[in-house]
Amino acid sequence: MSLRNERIRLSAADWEAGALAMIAEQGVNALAVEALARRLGVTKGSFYWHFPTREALLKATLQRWEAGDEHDLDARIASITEPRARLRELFQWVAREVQPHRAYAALLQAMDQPAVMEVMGRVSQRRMDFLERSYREVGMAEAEALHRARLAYAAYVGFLQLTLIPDLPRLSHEQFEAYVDHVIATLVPD
Amino acid sequence: MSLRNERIRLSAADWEAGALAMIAEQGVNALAVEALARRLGVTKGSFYWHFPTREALLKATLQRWEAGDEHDLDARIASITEPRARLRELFQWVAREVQPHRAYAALLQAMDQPAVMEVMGRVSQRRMDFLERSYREVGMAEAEALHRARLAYAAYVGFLQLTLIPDLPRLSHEQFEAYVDHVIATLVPD
DNA sequence: CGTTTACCATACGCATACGTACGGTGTATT
DNA sequence: AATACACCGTACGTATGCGTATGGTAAACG
Repeated sequence: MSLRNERIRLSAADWEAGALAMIAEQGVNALAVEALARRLGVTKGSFYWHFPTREALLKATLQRWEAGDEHDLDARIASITEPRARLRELFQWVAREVQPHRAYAALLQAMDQPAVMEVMGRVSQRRMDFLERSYREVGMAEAEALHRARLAYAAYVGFLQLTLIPDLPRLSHEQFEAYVDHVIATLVPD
Repeated sequence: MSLRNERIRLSAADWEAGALAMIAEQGVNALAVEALARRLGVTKGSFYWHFPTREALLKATLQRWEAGDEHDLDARIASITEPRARLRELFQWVAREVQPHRAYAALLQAMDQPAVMEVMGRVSQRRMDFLERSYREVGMAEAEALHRARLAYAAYVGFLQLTLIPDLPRLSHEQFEAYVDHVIATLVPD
C-alpha cells in the first residue's frame, strides 16, 4: 500500500524531538505512544523498535532537554562576567524567548511523575545556585543572597504558570517590557 | 452481608469534601471515582446516585473550594485597613498555614483541564486585583502597582511549586521565617 | 543477486477507569 | 404494617492506552 509518498525512516532522536515538542505543546500527559506515532506519520510498531517502553522515551527526552537547557544557560548567561549585567540579561532572556520555556512550564505541571520530579530537582537546584552565586558577587551576604535567589526563581516559575492561564488578560508587548523592567528594578540591586 | 459495622450514608457534600482532600493530597489526576469510593467506604454505585459524571463532581468540588478560598481571604486579610500591615499579614498567612494552599498547588498542576483552568483564572485575577489595590493604597502609581502585584503573585505561585519538588533541600523553620521576612522587605514598601 | 538488517504495519492481549443497568436494604412516610 | 424513597452493591459494557507477537519491505551488505 504505502499511501505516503515520502518515505519516512525515523531514529530514536526523532522520537525524542517529537516527544519534547508534544510535551511543550500539550503537556506530559498528552505524550502517548500512538498519538506521537500519528504525529510522526508512522504507527507504534515503529516506536517499540526504538524504545522498550513509554517510560524510556520520557526519560531519554528529559535527559536531552536537561542537557540543552544547561548548555543554553552556560552559553548565554554564565559567560557574562559583570554580575549585575548577568542578572539583568538572565531576566530579559527568559522574557524575550518564550518558546524554550514552554517545556519547562509543562514539566512543572507533571511533578507527580517521578522521572520528571528527578530532573526538575536537579535543574531547579542548578538555576538557584547560579542565582545565588550571582547575588553574592554583587555583595550580598550569604543568607540574603540565598533568599533573594529563591525569591527570584519563584518569581520566574510563578510567571510561567500565570502565562498558562488563558483567562488572565494577556500582556501586550509594552506592558511586558515594563513588567520585566519592574522585576529587574525590584530584584536586582542598584 | 454488610461487613462494615458503622452504617455509612453519604451526601453529595461528603463526596465533594473527599474529592477536595484527594486533590490536595494526590493531585487532580488521582481523583478517580472508584478510588474515592473506596476511601469513603462505599462503591461507585453510590457515587452515580449523587453525581451524573466525574466531571460534575470536579466542578462542584472546585466551586466549593473557590467559595471557601474567597471567604478566607475576606475574613483574614481584607479586613485589615492599614495596607502595609495587610500585605505583611497576607505573606505571613500563606507562610504559616501550608495546608489550605496544598489544594491550590495541586490545581496549578492540572491547568490542562478546562474546568480547572476556568476556576484558576477567576481566583488568580481576584487575588491579583486585591494585591494591586493594596499596593495602590500605599501610594504606588497605577502601572507600578500592577507590576508589583503581578510579581508578588508570581512569587507566591512559584514558591508553592518549589515546595512540591522534594529533591530540593527543605527549609527549616528559622530559614523559612527568614525567607518570609526577606520577601516582605523586598516586595512591601517601607 | 541473495541475504541480512533496520524499520514499520497489523492484529491482538490486557489493564484501567468511566458510565449503565438493575437488584437490594434500611429508613421514612402514610 | 405496607409502601415509597434514598442510598448502595454488583455485574456488565465500552473506550483508551500500553505492550507483544509476527509478518512485511526497502536498503545495505557480502
